[in-house]
Amino acid sequence: MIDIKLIRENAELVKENIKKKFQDEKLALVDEIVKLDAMWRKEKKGVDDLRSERNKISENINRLMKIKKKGEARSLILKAKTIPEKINKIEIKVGKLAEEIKKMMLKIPNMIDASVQKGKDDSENVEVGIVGKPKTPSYEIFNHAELMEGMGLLDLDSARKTSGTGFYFLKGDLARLHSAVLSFARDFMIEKGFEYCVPPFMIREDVAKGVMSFEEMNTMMYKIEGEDLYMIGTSEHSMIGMFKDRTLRKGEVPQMLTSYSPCFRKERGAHGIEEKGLYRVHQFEKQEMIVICEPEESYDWYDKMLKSTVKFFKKLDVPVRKLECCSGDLGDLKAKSCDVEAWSPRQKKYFEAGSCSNLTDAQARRLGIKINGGKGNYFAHTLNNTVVASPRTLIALIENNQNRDGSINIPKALQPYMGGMKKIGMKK
RNA sequence: GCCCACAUCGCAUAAUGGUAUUGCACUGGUCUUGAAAACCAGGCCUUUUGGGGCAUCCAGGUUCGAUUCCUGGUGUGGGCGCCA
Repeated sequence: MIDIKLIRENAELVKENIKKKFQDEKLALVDEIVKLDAMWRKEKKGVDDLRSERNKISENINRLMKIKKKGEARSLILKAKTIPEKINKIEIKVGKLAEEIKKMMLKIPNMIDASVQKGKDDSENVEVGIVGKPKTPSYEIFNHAELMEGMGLLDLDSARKTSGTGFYFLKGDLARLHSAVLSFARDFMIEKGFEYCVPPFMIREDVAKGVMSFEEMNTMMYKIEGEDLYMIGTSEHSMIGMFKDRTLRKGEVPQMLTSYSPCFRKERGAHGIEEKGLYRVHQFEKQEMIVICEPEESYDWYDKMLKSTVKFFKKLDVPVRKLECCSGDLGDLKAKSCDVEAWSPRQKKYFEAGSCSNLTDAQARRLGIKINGGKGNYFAHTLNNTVVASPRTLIALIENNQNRDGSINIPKALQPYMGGMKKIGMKK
């Protein structure tokens, strides 16, 4: 959500931002908000004036009662009796207007950063750097799912039986590798000074609405039947929610937290859920990082966070590229975002492995996350970034570290988490 | 699942129908070479910048007026039950 004052003072700027995102259908919303907002302010003034009048009379009644002039008080009470009804009438109007305005405001996208490239959709995202050398071995790289099923380390058939497509059983060394990746990611972030957290894996609706856009909620979130609870799509949801309605003191920012959680996603409307394998699944596990900071520091944090993930993948011997989201592909709450993509030597292209975003004050406004300033409080900025998500990262490991015989080299960094093991399996 | 109690600015606390008190902390400002002390200020909305309104967990109700009374909900603590 953006500041309504921005629309009052500079509606054109907000419209330009909407155009950059190719959401022209929302332009009319801005005009509508301007109109309703003017009406709301006028009505609110009316109600406030009535209240003011009532309060003054009430105070007089109080004074008269104290000096026992009951007769005079009684006549004032009669006079005051007529006011609440008038207040009520206008109040209903004011409430309705405010609600309508808020509903519309939630649809207005966050102001994107000046550095974000204008573009219509993901085909226009911008490559901003490659780290590591993408390998293309002369021998055939096996598909991760077939290879692992062949080794008895992955069971998709049974998972289809218990839970359906998009689920999996990881087994033996592959399951262990999955845990190793996450454990290494956890320690990697702790070393960088982040505080490790394990958050609730379910959240209430008000929190969900605060951290994500309506669209996301619809396409991503599983709801628990009969309860006010949703399964989280990422620990970012509960971790940012943790700060709901909190005013942080200067000494409490920046908040640098790294969290582990399973992530649940419906992936409604997404391609590839039918694709065999671990790429797009309904349930995965992720080590995440979030930062809540002073507004003027959020882009520094954005850079730092992005660097962390890139460095992490370097330690896994997986080449990556950074792909900046263009304006049209950017989520409505995000001011800037960059995907970290891992190299696939089999498909000879990069695939999404993580995503770093600066949401500026969009989530903070929805949730009421503020910083205590000297004169008035102000909204904090929130950021989130993937350290690593598994099993998707396992695909990268299986492909990039695959030997001619189908065995997988375990990166040095992960070996301590695998009981010193240096290699996984041989193809049968 | 049942019963009881409680919910006031970061912490603590007062007002029991008369317009939210006090202390500590924190932040900003004044003063200062600098700091401490002292003093002033502190949330949200609106404003013609004088003000005005709102805010005691949430939503309603009674009232001229609700922190206080009533109804419903949420949360927290404790007791019982259930499960491990």
